Amino acid sequence: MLSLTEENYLKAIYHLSDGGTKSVLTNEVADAMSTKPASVTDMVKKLSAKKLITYEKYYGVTITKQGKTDALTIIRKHRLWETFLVQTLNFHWDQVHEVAEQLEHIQSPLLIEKLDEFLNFPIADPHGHPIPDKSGKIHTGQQVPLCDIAAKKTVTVLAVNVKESSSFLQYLSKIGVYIGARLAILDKAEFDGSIEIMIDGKKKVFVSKEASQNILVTP
Amino acid sequence: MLSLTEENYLKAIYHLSDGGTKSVLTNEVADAMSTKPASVTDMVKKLSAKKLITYEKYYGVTITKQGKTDALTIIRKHRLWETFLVQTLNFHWDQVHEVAEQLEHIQSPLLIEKLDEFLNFPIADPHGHPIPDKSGKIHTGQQVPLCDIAAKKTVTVLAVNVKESSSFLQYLSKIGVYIGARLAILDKAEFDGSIEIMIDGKKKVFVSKEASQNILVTP
DNA sequence: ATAATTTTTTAGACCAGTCTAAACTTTATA
DNA sequence: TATAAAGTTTAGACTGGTCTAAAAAATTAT
Ligand SMILES: [Mn+2]
Ligand SMILES: [Mn+2]
Ligand SMILES: [Mn+2]
Ligand SMILES: [Mn+2]
Repeated sequence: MLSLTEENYLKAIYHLSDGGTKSVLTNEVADAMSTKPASVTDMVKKLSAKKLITYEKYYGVTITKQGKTDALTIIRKHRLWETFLVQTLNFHWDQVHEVAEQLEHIQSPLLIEKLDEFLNFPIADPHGHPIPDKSGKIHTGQQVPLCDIAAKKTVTVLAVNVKESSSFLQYLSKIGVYIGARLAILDKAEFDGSIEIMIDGKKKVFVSKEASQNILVTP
Repeated sequence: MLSLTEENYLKAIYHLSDGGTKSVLTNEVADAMSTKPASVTDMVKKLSAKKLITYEKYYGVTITKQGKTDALTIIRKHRLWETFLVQTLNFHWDQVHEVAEQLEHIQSPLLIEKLDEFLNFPIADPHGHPIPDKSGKIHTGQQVPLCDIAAKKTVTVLAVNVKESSSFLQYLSKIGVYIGARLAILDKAEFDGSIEIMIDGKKKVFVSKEASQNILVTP
């Protein structure tokens, strides 16, 4: 049984390690968690005592098999709750993250099973992020940033990179981009990387390179 | 902003004081919270510093106007979540309390408003307990224990007294008692207070005095 | 290769919440 | 009304999570 704080650290380490594929440094965790390095050192000792990560002094931490499993359970809960909030309670996609940060810590396997069933076993959350299934498996198709798509091609929006800022999501809603939208790349400006796109064959807009890097689409 | 622990103490004090109508002793709180009296003394000092209760050394605590409001908000959330779990996710009424104990602490006024709306503004939870409205108002009709009903009368089940034990709820389900059931009192045994009842005109069962004291019905 | 800089860890402190043991106040009993 | 019993508070300690300041290790620059 993990404390709320331990769960949050473990999840942060999972994300920072790209799903357990690379090791993570103390300062990275401190940044991500908005705590001080000294606090991270204390916590990684605890998590490593619980065999959820391996900790090598001065060289950072690596997530273990068990740690990955536990992290995926938390992520699964987070994304199922976000899906519930949008699909069932009609939240906007920029309103759900904070609440899901709380809901993800509710301890009740039965609740998550029933929620999953009620939502009809969704495979992606409102931001297009994959929802791990009960066994922790993630099935994602290929996703590429919009900035990498050649001119004249038409693609479908699969997901958005959303760190902490809901303002990016609000911006996307405003210009008409949503998960599932069809985007035709009309023109690409070489000098600043900005792109002109047509959304659903109806609306023509410009997006900056910054934005197009964070919109993930079909290859 | 109250901590999870402060919320739990405040709710316990509200319930022990019968909705703020009487004062509550240290040991009663300690019993209800499964903590030691010394811990209660510490906490009531904190809650009284926050003006949620008034604390008179050696004579117990009384809940304030603000304390009542805050307690009712928590109770509202608890009961809305229990309603959600039963109505929407098909939990049994004996499975919801523990989960609602966690969910009641989620901080998001918007979530509660939307949940309330989604559930169509229910006025009672799965155990028949009234759900305070957004302003904290409770509207309950008159409820009397089944043991006080005269023989030959027929009544409707309005609520059940459920402390911590889900076993009483399981027992009620087993014999066929539920919120809304019609009970005809066939016979009352004077010597032990047990009652013979007919449920929905179909099933004849005996219930002990103990049980009949905890089934609340129309007068 | 040594020095300067950055990163990380340790040491010691603090807060919230809990406990036990001892002191104190109130209530019950004789 | 004095004494015993019960209830309550205080004092001091502990855990989990956090911090700052100082020490130690690793990295980078000279
Ligand atoms: Mn999120
Ligand atoms: Mn979290
Ligand atoms: Mn309950
Ligand atoms: Mn609670």
